[in-house]
Amino acid sequence: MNGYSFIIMARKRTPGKRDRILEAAVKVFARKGYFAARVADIASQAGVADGTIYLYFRSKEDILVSLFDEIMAEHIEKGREELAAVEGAEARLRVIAQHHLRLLGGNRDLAVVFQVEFRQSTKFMERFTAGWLHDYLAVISEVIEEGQKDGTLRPDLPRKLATKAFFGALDEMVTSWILSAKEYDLVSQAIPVVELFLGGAAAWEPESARPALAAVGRERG
Amino acid sequence: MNGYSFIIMARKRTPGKRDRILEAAVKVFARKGYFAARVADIASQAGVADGTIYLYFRSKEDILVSLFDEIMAEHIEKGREELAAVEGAEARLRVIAQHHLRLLGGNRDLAVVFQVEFRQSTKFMERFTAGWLHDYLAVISEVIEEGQKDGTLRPDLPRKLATKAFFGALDEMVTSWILSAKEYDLVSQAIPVVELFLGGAAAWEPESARPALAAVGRERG
Amino acid sequence: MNGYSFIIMARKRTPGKRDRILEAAVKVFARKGYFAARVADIASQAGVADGTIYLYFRSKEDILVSLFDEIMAEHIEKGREELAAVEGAEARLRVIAQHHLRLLGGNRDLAVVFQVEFRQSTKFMERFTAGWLHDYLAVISEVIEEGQKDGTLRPDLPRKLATKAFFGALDEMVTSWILSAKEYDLVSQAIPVVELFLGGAAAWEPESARPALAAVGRERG
Amino acid sequence: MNGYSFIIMARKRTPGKRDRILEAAVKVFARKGYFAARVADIASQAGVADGTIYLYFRSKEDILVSLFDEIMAEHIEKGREELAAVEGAEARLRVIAQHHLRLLGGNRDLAVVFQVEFRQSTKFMERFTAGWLHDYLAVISEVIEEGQKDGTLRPDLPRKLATKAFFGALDEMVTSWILSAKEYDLVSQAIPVVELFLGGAAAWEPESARPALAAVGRERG
DNA sequence: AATGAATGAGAGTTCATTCAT
DNA sequence: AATGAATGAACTCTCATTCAT
Repeated sequence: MNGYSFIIMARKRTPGKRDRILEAAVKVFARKGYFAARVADIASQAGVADGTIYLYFRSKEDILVSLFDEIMAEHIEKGREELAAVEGAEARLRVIAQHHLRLLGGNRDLAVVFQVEFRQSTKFMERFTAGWLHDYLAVISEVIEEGQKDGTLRPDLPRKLATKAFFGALDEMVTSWILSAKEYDLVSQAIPVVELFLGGAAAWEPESARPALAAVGRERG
Repeated sequence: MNGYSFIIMARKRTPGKRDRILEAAVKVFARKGYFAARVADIASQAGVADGTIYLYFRSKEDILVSLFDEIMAEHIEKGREELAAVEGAEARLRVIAQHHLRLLGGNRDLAVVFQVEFRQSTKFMERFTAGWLHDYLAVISEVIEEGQKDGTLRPDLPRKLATKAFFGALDEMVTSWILSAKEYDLVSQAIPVVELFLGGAAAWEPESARPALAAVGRERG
Repeated sequence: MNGYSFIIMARKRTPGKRDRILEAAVKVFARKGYFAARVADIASQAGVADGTIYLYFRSKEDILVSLFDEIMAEHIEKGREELAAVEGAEARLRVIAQHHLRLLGGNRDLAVVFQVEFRQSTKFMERFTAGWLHDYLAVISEVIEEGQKDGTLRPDLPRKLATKAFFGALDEMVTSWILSAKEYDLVSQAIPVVELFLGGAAAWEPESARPALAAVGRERG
Repeated sequence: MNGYSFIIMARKRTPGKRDRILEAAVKVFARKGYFAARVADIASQAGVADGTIYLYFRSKEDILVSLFDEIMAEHIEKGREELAAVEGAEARLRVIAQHHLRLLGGNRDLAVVFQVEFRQSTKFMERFTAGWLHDYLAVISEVIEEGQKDGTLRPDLPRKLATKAFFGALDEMVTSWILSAKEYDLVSQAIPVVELFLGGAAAWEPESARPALAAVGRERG
């Protein structure tokens, strides 16, 4: 035994290696699609050996799910913080829209994974819905409810439907942006989307009453 | 009739077999997902031999694409007919929403294929966008333009954004319905979605002016 | 029943249809190779339906074997006739060489099938050797034996080896011709091949004795 | 040795595994034929998993081609060395013949692959001809030319035709040996083949002049 | 912790052959 | 006799995962 033997110890998990793998996975999934992406592609993009992936993730699917979970956890947490900083439904819807479009508009690969790759099977989708999407919609729904309580939003608004319509509009902005050949700023669509959601598309005759919204049956929402 | 008429014709390609395969594919894709679905599953669901599939389709992918193309072609054609039968942007948006939700709300498997399976890779998505989605959005956009011209819709509405918001709202109704454990009528959401789109979510003070919509930059959308 | 009903009777095997299929098979086998050739290719080249092939042949392999058998039978029969018309080993070897090169040199597709496709597995090769090739070599061997008896050919010639060398030389002329990009007359090589076989390649010193041929062990030959 | 040496190297590609696969392929191709041979047969013969084959070869075809290329490269290289060690066309032709028959006469499976399996389609044949066969014939041709220059071989010999006749004779010795049910020594045929090639088959009258060889037209040769 | 060679299950597709018409 | 739609066995190659080093 020489004096240096104490140096030799089990190497610790290199910090940051897990993140490098996740970053590599975003790139590879976005470019090739989840199914066509090979674990070996991700490994080589991350600069690690194939087997190393399995020291950090249980399976290829686990990479995708972890990716989603970790980004969503951070996104929702930060969103709640930002939300707490402003007052009123209108401002809060604006915060949500901007936050949503900023997250995805800032990284096209990530947006592709979120909009396309993650939705490739009901298996993932169900997990998505049961989990984060439910939380996400709950945040929107709370803001709408708050707006109805303080009189900012119409009391006759079918809340769940409005929540989905708002989310659906944002979601489509992102999908459309991804698939567009043109480069344009996604975040700048946040304000118009909120304004359209709030004010509606109809031309507005001051003297005429706006018709009441139809009641929606016991839908799931 | 000449004397040779008894020379029996060789068996003709069974009519309807192609459709049986497509129907089987909808079921199988919806239940297992496109990638997990095996061609053999579709064959057995359709009651034909594996090889028979390839008499009607070039590949597994061709089944999915044909499925989509054929249903969309019919859907859009019928939609245009219904649209021609009514007047005014409001009524027309209602027709579009009802038509959209009726198509998918009437067949959950088909809806799953359209909302989930068909969007599993940018490859399909691009085909989808470049093709039918573009046509579909064009129909909505024309109706909105028409509404702006006849004064029904706000002239300051960013048309492309509004088109996407409207489509996104409908799309989310369907996705949400698919993933819901509950059974509810999707078509009944058509009217409320249109009313929300037209009237907006904001409570409405007759005496106050509704704020102008923000201009959106040169975006593609 | 009308007066023409007597015309209607089971169609006879169209004469010549079998030959059309064989001709088609030569073309298709030569162009695509036996394994890559599809029965459907042969059928369409022959202008018949796939199933019709099986009225005339038991299997794809049967087509290849029949092709070979029928052409060889005719070739050998004609060869024997021509052989009977001339006298002497030298003349007869010339007849054989010309006959061989004329058969294959006149139809490149046929030559390809004979030189390449038919030899693609020991299964075919064994059939070939056990059958026609054996007969063919026997003819050559007889001519050589005859030449030795009448003093035209060297008595110390190892007969089997010489037979194979003669056949091998002709065979290589054909293979080489097939694979050549250039067009040239194959039959014109008959005379030089025979002369080389008879006279040898060595320069010849009248005063020196030509060395005796080494004895070859009990080979199969 | 430093303290890190215990960090064990990842397993290296087992040396010799590639060769084991090639040896297995020779056996399997020879026994079943190239097309009938399944990759799984080769794998199990080599004692590796199916997938392992594809770590060393791109495809089944690549196995056959590599087999051929590698053996021919070595064969031709060794042949050139042996050739350089002797003087004179006659001795050199003997070296070529012995070398040729020794290579194939020493391994019946290999001979089968070379004589039969490798020639199963014009695709392979063309590769064969364009490549190694061309080189091989060039070696023979050079020896013949040399013999003509130094007066050992007849100056009126059509060189290309003689080259092909010599190769064809050797080739037929091998094919015949493969297909023979009897076991006999192939190499012992080298000397007689060369002697026949040099001296010819005709009986020889000292007083009579040997006839001149006929000229051969512009053949490819 | 890291490696990457090895594994082997799995599936899309082809095509010789059959047989109802 | 002729057709050609239908069959289904067969096979190459891929790639997620394992594990000896």
